[in-house]
Amino acid sequence: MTDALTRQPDVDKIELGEISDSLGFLLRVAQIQVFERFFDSLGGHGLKPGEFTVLWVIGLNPGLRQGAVARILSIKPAHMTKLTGRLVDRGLVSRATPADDRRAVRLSLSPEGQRFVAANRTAFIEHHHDERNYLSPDEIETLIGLLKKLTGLDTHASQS
Amino acid sequence: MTDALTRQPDVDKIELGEISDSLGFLLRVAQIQVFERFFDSLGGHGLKPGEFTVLWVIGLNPGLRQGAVARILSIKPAHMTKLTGRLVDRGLVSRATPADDRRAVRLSLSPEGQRFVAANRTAFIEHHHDERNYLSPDEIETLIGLLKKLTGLDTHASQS
DNA sequence: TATTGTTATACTCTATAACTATA
DNA sequence: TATAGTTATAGAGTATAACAATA
Repeated sequence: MTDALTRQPDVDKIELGEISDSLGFLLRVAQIQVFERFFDSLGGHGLKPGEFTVLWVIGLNPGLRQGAVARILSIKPAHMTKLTGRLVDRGLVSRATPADDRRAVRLSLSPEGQRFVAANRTAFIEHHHDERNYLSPDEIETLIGLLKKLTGLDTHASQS
Repeated sequence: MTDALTRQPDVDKIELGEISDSLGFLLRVAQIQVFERFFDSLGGHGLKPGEFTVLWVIGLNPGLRQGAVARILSIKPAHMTKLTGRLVDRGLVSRATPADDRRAVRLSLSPEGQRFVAANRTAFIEHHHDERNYLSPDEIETLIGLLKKLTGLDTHASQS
């Protein structure tokens, strides 16, 4: 990392053209960067963003069905089974079979899971506040608002 | 898909809380949705968004080093080798070893690759214009501008 | 018959380390 | 010694399909 300009001139000369106006491309790059910072703060615990998100949703909705978690987080059922298994193995989540529908699996946080979520809440929710942040607080607010609108999550939130 | 409200009541009752203000979470959901639409329009060709992005960058920067493409797109070198191999196998990309540095691999589009990119340019760049779009053109412009700023890509663009 | 979740398979992508051939 | 790519391995995540248990 001596001098990027003389060592890797190609990178700075790359022409991206219209692709840098592509929503898909920008979302991909932004997500990679934001997740990178997330790993720096939470990564020591060996938990992936997706796994923490599942913990979070379960924490807010104790006893939620596994399939419901999978649907709202766009996780495939087959993968959800493995992901849940990992969280159970780590002692963060517990499974239960309800009497009214014994096909279902209801998930809730173990005491350790609750402690974990509480302890890392700030790192997860506000991991966009750091030195590499090019946006002002107002701009971040606007960005978050637009993303919620884009994804339709503002509708979800306002009706709950 | 008979009646979501009576069939899957859980989904609409799920409490997301502060997580819906998390930039990382919103970026993840937004990316999944946007890529889903991309697949609908381009998916028939069996090409992944990442692969098309590589084609696009190579098309705009013929003879670019494989490592440079990997760096700017945050693709790991090991994976880049396989990804390039796939594109070469499909006849879309050609590799060349420059005489001045025989360790390097320079990439360019084959005639077929050029045709492919040209034919699917619109679907890729503007795949956010469809019926599921909750944002106005102005809002999309703002969103794209903020994402470029967030990722630092506006700096890249303005200096090229 | 339809639904919930699991198992199995295959492939994409990430993460690392060891390796080659060049420089 | 360092760099550009490759190979190999392991795990995460996606995509499907087949399956068991239950409704």
